[in-house]
Amino acid sequence: MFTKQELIEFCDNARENYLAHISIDSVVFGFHEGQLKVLVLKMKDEEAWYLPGGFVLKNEPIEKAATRILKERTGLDEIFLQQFHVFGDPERSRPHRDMYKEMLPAAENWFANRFLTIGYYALVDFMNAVPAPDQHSILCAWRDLDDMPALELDHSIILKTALDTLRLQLNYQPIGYNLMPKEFTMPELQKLYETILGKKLDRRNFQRRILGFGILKRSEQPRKGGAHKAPYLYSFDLKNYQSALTEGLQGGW
Amino acid sequence: MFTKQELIEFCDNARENYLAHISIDSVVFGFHEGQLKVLVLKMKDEEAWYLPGGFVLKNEPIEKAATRILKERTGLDEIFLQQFHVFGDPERSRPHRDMYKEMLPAAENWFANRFLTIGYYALVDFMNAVPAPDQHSILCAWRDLDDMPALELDHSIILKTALDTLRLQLNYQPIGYNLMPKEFTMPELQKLYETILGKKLDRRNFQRRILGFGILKRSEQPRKGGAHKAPYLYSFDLKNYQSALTEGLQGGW
DNA sequence: GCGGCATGGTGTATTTAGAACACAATAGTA
DNA sequence: TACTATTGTGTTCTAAATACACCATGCCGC
Repeated sequence: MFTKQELIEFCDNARENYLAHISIDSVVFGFHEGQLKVLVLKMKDEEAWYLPGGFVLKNEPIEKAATRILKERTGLDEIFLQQFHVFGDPERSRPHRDMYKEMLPAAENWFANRFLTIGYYALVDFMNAVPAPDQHSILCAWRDLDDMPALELDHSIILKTALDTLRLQLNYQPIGYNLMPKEFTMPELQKLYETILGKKLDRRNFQRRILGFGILKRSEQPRKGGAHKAPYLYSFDLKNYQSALTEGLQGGW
Repeated sequence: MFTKQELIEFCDNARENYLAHISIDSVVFGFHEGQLKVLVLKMKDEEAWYLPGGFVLKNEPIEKAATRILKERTGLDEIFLQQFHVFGDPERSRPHRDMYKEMLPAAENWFANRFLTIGYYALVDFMNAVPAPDQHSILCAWRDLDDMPALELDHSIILKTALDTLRLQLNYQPIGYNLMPKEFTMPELQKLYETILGKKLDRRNFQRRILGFGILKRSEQPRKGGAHKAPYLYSFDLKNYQSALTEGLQGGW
């Protein structure tokens, strides 16, 4: 919660710099220890959780805005970002619109505005991301997908829509480059797919299919040290990966 | 082109009723005589073609806005509408932003604003649509997809993106209910698919696959009158069609 | 140091879906 | 009545997806 003084400053600043009525909210997926993670923020002074979001500068492309916001939240630059839906119900931000209505008249109150939010989902390297809270929040942290807190506004719907889109995307786009470390083993990559899809896949068939895409390079040296048989290490073949991204993998008709 | 007086009236009205910075542009597909058609508008006093579009009322859900705009342009109510992308480059509407800049200072000039546009595509029944021009245009008409005029702003990109999305959608959603008349023959439906995809399909395999979806009902009576063998008439089984829409058709993993 | 066991690599049958293709039925036409 | 264009239906062939089996490796406990 803002004090009145803080609120006035924030609103003045926002009105001057940001596009009215538009916000961006991002579902940031990470992957660690066999768990799909989502980045969430916790508000100051409230038991309220949000997806990371922000506003669009008056002269900024929306992709840039989404990138900038995530850079601030994660420290990461080269992020896989995908716009997936605009949420445009006039009542979707009602709680925010009413929040400060006693404190500041609507004309000056940035939050009293209706906001459409553009949903992006991001796939990021969990190990290199450094979650950083924003101005409104006290905590920015990863949560397991199957242990999410209740989210404010329509953010739970945004998360669900993002996940549905990601699962669909899996069918015709390669995914993993942004979620896996540089080198990884086949079982590790399989675990990522299983986690996103929420179901087990056959080890051998997975391997054949993913290798069939031609987007993986196998290293000479297997990973040593761990117990059991030493698995091969793989990395993505960037050139083929990129062309698979643009051209798609398979497809119906 | 507006006169100054018209412009002032339009801007006053727009500022009062519409959400700033947001517009909606729709790619309306129809199907007739084996041709995929797209609805376009031609401006008054200019050789300039646009996709149908409009603005969002201050308290209106964006889906409603898209529906309202298309109702005005086509007279149709129950339209299949699908949001597919937001176009948010700050320069995308530059020509409009500069158009009236001599006539009215930016603060009062609605067109001087930057606009994000939410892209929708629509599938409509060609025979029942009655194209009607809007306030700015002199003509609203169907054009063959392969005979499109150059479109203003980024509307050609919007059209291309819509078409790509539609083709992708074809793989996991049934399409046709909104584009075909109540009853139709199998070759007619196949022609629709071929036209959207831009390639020939095998008659027999198409039939098997589409019937396999279980979304068609075959009428008792074949179509009479035409030359050659009388084809069966089909109609969509709405119940199954709807569930196929929500649940998807097939899918990879 | 040797067998147990967990893990990872590779191969092979079986089933299913997709592509290619052939033939029969119908209705108008020469 | 033969011919032709069109539609309906079935069959074969091939590729992909699925299911399952076996071998290799490296640590562990004894």
